[in-house]
Amino acid sequence: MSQQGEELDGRAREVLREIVMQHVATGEAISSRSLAKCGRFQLSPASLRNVMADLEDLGYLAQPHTSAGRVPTDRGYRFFINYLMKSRVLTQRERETIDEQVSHGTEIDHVLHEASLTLSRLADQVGVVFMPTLLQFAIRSMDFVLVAENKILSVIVGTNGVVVNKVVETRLNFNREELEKIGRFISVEFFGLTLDQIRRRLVNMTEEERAMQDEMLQKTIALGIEAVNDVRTSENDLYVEGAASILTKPEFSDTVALRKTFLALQEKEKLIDLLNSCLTEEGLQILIGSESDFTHVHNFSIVAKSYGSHNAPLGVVGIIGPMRMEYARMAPLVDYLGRALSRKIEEEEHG
Amino acid sequence: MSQQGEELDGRAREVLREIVMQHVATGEAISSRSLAKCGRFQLSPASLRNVMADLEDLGYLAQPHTSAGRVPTDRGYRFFINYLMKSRVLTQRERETIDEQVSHGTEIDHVLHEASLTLSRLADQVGVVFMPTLLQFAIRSMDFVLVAENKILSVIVGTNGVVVNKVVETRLNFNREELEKIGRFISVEFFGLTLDQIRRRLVNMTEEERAMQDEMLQKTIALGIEAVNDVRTSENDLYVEGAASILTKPEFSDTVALRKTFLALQEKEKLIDLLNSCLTEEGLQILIGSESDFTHVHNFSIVAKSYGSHNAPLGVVGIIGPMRMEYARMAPLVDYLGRALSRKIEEEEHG
DNA sequence: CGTTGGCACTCTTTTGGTGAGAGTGCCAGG
DNA sequence: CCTGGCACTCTCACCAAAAGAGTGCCAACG
Repeated sequence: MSQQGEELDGRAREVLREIVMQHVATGEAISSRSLAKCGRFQLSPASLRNVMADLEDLGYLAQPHTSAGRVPTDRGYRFFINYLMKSRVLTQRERETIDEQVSHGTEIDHVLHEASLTLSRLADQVGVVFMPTLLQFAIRSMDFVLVAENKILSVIVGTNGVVVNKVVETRLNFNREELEKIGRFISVEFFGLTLDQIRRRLVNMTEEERAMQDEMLQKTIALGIEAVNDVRTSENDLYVEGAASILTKPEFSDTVALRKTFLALQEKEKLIDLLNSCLTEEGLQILIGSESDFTHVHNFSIVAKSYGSHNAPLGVVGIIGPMRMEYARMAPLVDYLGRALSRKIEEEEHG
Repeated sequence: MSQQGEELDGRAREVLREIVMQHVATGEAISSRSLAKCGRFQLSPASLRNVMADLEDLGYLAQPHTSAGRVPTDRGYRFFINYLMKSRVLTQRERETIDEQVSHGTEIDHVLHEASLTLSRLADQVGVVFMPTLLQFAIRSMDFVLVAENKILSVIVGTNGVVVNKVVETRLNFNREELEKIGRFISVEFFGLTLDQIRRRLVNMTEEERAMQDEMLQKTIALGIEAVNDVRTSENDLYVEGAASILTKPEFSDTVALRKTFLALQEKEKLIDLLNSCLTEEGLQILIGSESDFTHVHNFSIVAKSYGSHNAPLGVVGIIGPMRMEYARMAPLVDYLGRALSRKIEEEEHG
């Protein structure tokens, strides 16, 4: 296959583009007649039929049935996105909505959740925001607050400004001074390490401690291990919002398809796998239908972008929708939101 | 209307009960023949038809069309629930599932969210859990943790064991000792007051402070006001889970009805209004179809119960589903979950 | 040689009609 | 008061016919 997708001459490219655009707009199969009517070609339906037949032979178009118009295939969409699409510029309002929403909150969880809602509304698709386990991120400090007898709130601040907290129950008794001392100790000792590394160190220290018989150290280790255990389990870190938007899409007017789709969106593990694979990628990613296992089975497409600070991606934000979606609008939307989130996070980090 | 619903004689009551039960089980209109076949009546279809015609005249039954069987009306369901229903005893498994889930977590937000999921799964309906603004609840203590320059995490513990935290950004500079002092001051001074009361007191103090020119007090007031402002906005306090369950209900096989229903479930304000009105009620509440504005429009029913500690309700837990639901099973489920949550919360409070 | 009008062909969708089935209401007789 | 019988109504499934949409191919044209 030629590198620039040059196996298509100019006219064929224009026809493919027009078909994709019309199909995205109407949701219906496109006939040679409606192409002729659009006025962009000085050709008769018969001539356009020839071009369309060629495009079908090359695998860019398909016919639902003999006497129907043509519909783009996965390959057709892929070609469109790679070579034909002109991304729409976001409207003032779209940009403002995103900026406003992102700059609004301070707690990252909340901001991300809102982001998925905003994205869903702007795109009129399902919005997803994924934030993988924090175990791989470095901490800046750790504090402990006595909440009740035997109940302690641990507050972990990441170097990227993320704040996580968790209530720890313990048999041991701590007073405020001890807690403060422990927090200071851990913050100094483990600055810059990931939760995972910290846990391992603490476990190692258990051994050493046996010899030393230092009560304070013992308490520190016990509390520390509890605090880093199970932080942010897989339940909390995937927001899927706006599922109702797919109800208005004609491709899901069939109840059976609808049901399957909804159940698929509930299978968070599969989704997490998919989004995880988007995590390391730099730019905007678009996966169409058969291009990944998950989207293949359910005939989705996904437009995704990772966000985070310079050195390390923190998570993925994206849109899930039917293959037939306005990629030219979705792409800049997701891209812009991803950048806005990244900017926000870097501000937190350095500010 | 007679108080005990005695306008119906024994036979009519039995017929109504049987019709409701069969209809709930099958989802179809019930004919005189299928009633005769069930064996509980020693009557011919023709006789049952007479009884059914009477029940229809009284508004307990309705016919979808002339040559169809009968279906219970709102009034029919209401009568069934008030006078005829025998609540099913929960299975061992159901009780275990609820107990386990409720006793599991420590953070109340998380527990409540899980509760809505559990309820949805057990009931195979939409589960809702509502927790209104915390402004009306009393605090036990308040702590502040320095998260970053100009960024402070406030931790508020309610007398009911609820832990809320919020990141506050401020122009003022605080060091750890100051924060601890402020926390201790507020905890002691405002113990048992509601956030709302605290805010008002702090605002009042602003005036007094002008005269005194005490820098520390000034900082305390500024930080305190920030901390109690906007705690738990209306966004976070309603969990609606298991919307996919309605996809399997035959009454929503029509795509249009489905769409309307989903959109209705997204209108959280309306739902919150409704649940708020359930908050003050003591026992289990069941609202059927036309009995409330919201359920009327969308032809829902709702089974709800408030939970909380002895003196004050904290929130509402419930099920939303089609009018045709197994009330005899839903009622004890919701009731049991509500009690379990209340027990949990009281434990936190006293433990 | 690319383009075009014409035409036969295919497949889907709509329409109308018919018959079976389900259920009721009512009546007359037990 | 109960019950069998019967006429009536409404729905649903099925089928056939017709309409509509679109293609493929061919022959003619510039």
